[in-house]
Amino acid sequence: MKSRLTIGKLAEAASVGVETVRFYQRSGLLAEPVRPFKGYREYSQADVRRILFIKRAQTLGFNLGDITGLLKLDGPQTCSLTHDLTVNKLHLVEGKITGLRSIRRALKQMVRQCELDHETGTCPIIHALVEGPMNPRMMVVKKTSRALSQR
Amino acid sequence: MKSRLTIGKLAEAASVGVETVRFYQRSGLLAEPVRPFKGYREYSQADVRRILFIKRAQTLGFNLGDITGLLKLDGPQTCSLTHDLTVNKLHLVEGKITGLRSIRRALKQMVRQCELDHETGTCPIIHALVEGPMNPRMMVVKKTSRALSQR
DNA sequence: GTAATCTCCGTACATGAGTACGGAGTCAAG
DNA sequence: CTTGACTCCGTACTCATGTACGGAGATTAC
Repeated sequence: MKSRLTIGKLAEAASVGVETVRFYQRSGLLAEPVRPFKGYREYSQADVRRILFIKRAQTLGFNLGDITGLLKLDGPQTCSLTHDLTVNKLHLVEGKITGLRSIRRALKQMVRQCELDHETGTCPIIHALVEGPMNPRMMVVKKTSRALSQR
Repeated sequence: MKSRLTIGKLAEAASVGVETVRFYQRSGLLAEPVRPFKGYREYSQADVRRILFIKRAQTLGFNLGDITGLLKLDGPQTCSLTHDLTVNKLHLVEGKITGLRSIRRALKQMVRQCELDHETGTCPIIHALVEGPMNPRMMVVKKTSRALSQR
């Protein structure tokens, strides 16, 4: 059951536009597929999964450069390189989780406050974020991520 | 010690460019400050914190529209509106955390695999993400977030 | 067999988030 | 009081991430 897909079917299966698939190809996120027939591209289920991965990772705050990096981790390759890249990404992700947790805490507090006490004060979110743990770290993370995506 | 800042000092304190501050003002993320002297803008430490908040939230995957929403939660206002907005944001954040955790799990697995076994197979990340829990949810989240940022 | 649909391609347009430019006024240090 | 840094403003440019367009050929459905 290894279905062969045209670009249109692939796009539909992954809930993106045909143009997006072509764009990902131009950008190197998707390998140029075989074209066994009149120049028409032919895809597999693996390509569907790859696009789903890209879209999902995007909603988590990775840009296409980051995602290129993540995707490079797939497949067999020099282990130490993989290891280093992975550890880097891991730190990035840990940082994001921590940050989101601190936002979540603040939001929950807002909700409770709102439900108990119908006088509202000022928001704990800004404090949670700006003065929370690992405050200066996050600023650098973006740079790091950019630097990583360069190459 | 409530220091008054020029736009340049503010920008420096928040590690952004002067143009970015002006841009945030145009975009309504920062209120138009007082201009007590020859039309020169004058800022406070609160503005520094606000910009730091914006930059931090961005690294966590919120766009400026989302952040406008988050910032609206600050200060006193109609409680039921605040409550609904907050609960919405909370769900968004929960989803992001879940997604990031599943990436983290996969990354950790990569690292272990890499350290133990020097033959590398294929990457668990794509599977973790595409077949992980709440797979279809994330796709919608972005839409929701956009819809929210519209107003 | 013809009309609708799909694919090809390159190029152009759109949107979000800044960044840079350029000329004019202002301020602060030497 | 001049020189260099800072500020003002509007406009234009950049970069990332797609989207849309338009004409030509291929395929599929009726």
